[in-house]
Amino acid sequence: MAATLRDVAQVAGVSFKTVSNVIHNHPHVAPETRARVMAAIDQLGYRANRSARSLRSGRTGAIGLAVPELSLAYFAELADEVITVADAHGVVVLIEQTGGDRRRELEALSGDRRQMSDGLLFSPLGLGSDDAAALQVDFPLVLLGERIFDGPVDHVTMENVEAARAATEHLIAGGRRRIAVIGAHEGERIGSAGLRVAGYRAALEAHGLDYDDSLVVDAGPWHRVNGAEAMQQLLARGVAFDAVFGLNDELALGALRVLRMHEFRVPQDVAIIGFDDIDEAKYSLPSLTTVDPGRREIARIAVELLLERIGGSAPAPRRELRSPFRIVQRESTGAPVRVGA
Amino acid sequence: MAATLRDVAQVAGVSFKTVSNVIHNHPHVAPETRARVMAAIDQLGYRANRSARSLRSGRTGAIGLAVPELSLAYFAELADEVITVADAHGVVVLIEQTGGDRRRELEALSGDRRQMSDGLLFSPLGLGSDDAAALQVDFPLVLLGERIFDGPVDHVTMENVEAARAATEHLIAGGRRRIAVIGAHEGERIGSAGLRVAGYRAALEAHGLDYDDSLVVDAGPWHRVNGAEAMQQLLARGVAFDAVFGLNDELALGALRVLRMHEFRVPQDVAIIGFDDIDEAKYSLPSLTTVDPGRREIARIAVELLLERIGGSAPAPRRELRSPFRIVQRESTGAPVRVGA
DNA sequence: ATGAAAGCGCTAACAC
DNA sequence: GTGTTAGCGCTTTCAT
Repeated sequence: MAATLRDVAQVAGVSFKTVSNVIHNHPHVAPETRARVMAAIDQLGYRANRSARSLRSGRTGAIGLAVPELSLAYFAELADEVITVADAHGVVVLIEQTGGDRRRELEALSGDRRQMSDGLLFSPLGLGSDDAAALQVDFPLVLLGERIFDGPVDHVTMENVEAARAATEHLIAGGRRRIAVIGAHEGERIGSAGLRVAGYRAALEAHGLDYDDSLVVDAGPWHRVNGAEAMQQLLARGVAFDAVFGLNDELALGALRVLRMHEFRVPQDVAIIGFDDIDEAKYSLPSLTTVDPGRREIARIAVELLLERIGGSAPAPRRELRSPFRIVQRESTGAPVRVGA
Repeated sequence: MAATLRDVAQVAGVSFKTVSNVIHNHPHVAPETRARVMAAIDQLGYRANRSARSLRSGRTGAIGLAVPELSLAYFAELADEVITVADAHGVVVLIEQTGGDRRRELEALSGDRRQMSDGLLFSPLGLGSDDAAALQVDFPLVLLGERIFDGPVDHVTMENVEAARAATEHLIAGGRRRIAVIGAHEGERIGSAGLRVAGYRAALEAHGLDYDDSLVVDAGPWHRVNGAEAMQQLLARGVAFDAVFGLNDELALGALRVLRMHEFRVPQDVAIIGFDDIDEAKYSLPSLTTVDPGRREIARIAVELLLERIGGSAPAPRRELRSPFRIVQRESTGAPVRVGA
C-alpha cells in the first residue's frame, strides 16, 4: 500500500498538516522540520494521491483532446505537439476520437468524460452552426482549427480561407487556369472544406477565372483512399484540368497516385498542391507543395490558452488567436528537385 | 454546481444510500422507489463524481498508453485502435510519449502519472535487457511489440524475427541477392531493429547468402528523413544492391524517395519492402510491399488483456500473445499496378 | 427494503 | 511554526 500523508507525518514525528505544508511550500515551516519531513517522504517514497487531491481541489491535472481520428496524419502530429506542450506543463492528455461525427462530437462536449479532465481542446468537424449552443459549456473549452462559431468560445484558428486562396493563387501564378478541387463537402459552409473552397473561389474571382462546378469533386473523410477515388471521378468526367488543389495533403497524395498511374506528369501536365504540410509531403514522389497552417503554433497556443483558462479565476473575454500560414513550395508545383526539400 | 448523491436523495425523498443502491443496481430496492430515484437523477442531471469514486474505489477508469511518438504513423494508427477498443469498454486512454528514450521510458513506469490510470500499455524502445527489473511493477502492465524481457510481464507481440525473415525471403524469392537493410541499430539485440535484423540474417543463411556488413545501414528514429539519409549513405558507399529492406515503412519510403531521385527504377533495378503496413504504403509511387504485423489485432488483444488484469483479482500467470503477420505484396516488389492495392 | 456512520487521502480555515 | 478540524462525494459495513 502506498504511503499516505499520515505515514509520512508519523515517520517524521510531526502532524500530517506540517507534511502538507512542506509539500505545498508553505512559508512557515522551520528549516529543520522541513528537512526531516523531506527525509521521511524520500524514505517512504511518498506520492500524493491524485484522486484525493482531485476530489478536494476539483482539479484532475488532465486535459482532453477531441479530434476526428489519429489515423489522419494531421491530427496525429497535432496530438504529438499537444501532448508535448502539455507535458511541459505537468498536465496529461486524454484523447478522444469523434470520427468527425456530429453525435459523437456532441457527446464529447457533454459526456461523463468531461469530469476526467479540467478542460477540452476540441477540433470539431461534424458540428454545424446550429450546434453553437452546445458549445456553451461550463468548463474551459478551446476550439481548434476553424473559426466557425460566434458564441463566446475561445478559438485558435488557422487561416483557412486566406491560406486556401494563397494556395490557389500559387497555382495561378504558375500559369494554371483549370484548377480542380478534391475533397469538397457539398453545401458545407463553415467547416474546413467549406472555408477552403471559399478561399479557392475568391482566388479565381480575383484573377478573373470562372468557377466551374465540374472541377470540384466531393470526398468524404480526408483520407488517401478518398483522394484517389475523387481523382478517378474527375478523370471519368472527362473535363480538362491543369492543376489540382487537394483540400488536405492526404487527399492530394491519393490524387497524385492516381494521376501518375494514368501517366500524367506532375507538375508538367498537372500541378498539385495540398494543405497541412504533414511530414510525408516532403517525401512523396514528386514532393508535395502544400500549405503549412502553423500546426505547432496552434498546438502550443491552444494548450497555453486552455491552461490559462483552467488556472484563471476571472472569466476573461472570449479570445481568438490565428496562426500564420505559409506556402511550402515543392516539386509538385515545379520546385527544383531536392531530397527532403 | 453539479448535483450530488444527497441532492438526488433529497429530491427523491429517500436516504442517499438508497440512491447509491439504485445506481449500482442493488437488488433490494422497491420498484417504485427505484423509479422515483431515477426520475430525480434525470431531473437533476446527476452524474457520479469520478474523483470521489476513484478515491473510494481505487480505480480511475483510464488506462495509459506509452509510445515513442504519435508522429510515427505506426504508433498513431496503433493509438487510434487502442482508443477505439478502450472506448468500447468505457475506458479512456491517456497517452504519453517517451521519444523512445530510456530515461523517459523508465519515468513512464514509475512516474506520478501511473496514479492517473489503472494500468499501462507500454511500447518500449529504449529499454535494454538490463532494465528488466524496472518492469516488475505493482500495477497492471502489458508490453506491446517485442518479446524482449523474461520477467513475469504480459506481452502482446508481433513476430518480429519470423516476419523479417519472411520479408527477406520474399525478396530472395523474387531473385534478389544483394539485399540492403535500412534502419539497423548497431549492437542492439532485443529491440525491433535487432530482432528484424536477426530475421534478415536468418533468411540469408537459410538461402546460402552471405551476410555483408556494408549492406546494413544504421538509422536513428525510424522517420522518413532518416530512411532517406541512410539510403544516401548506402549509395555513397558504392556497394551494389538489388533490394532494400526498410525496417519500417517510413524508412522504406524515405529510401524509396532517394532511390527514385537517383533514377533507380523500382522494382526493376531495386525492389523495396517495408514493415508495418501503414496506410500510406498503399498509395506511394510505387506502392510499397510490406509486412502487416497485425496491428489491429495487437491493439485489441492488448487492451482486453490489460482490462482483464485490472478487473481480475487472482494474479494470473504471465501471458504472451502473438499476433500473426502477413506479407502484403505491392508494386515495390513487382506486384501489378492497381490503385490502392 | 432502507438508513446511519465510517472513512478513502487530501486541502484549507482556523486555532494554538 | 505547528496542530486540530471539517469536509470534498462516494462506497461499504452494519444495523434497523
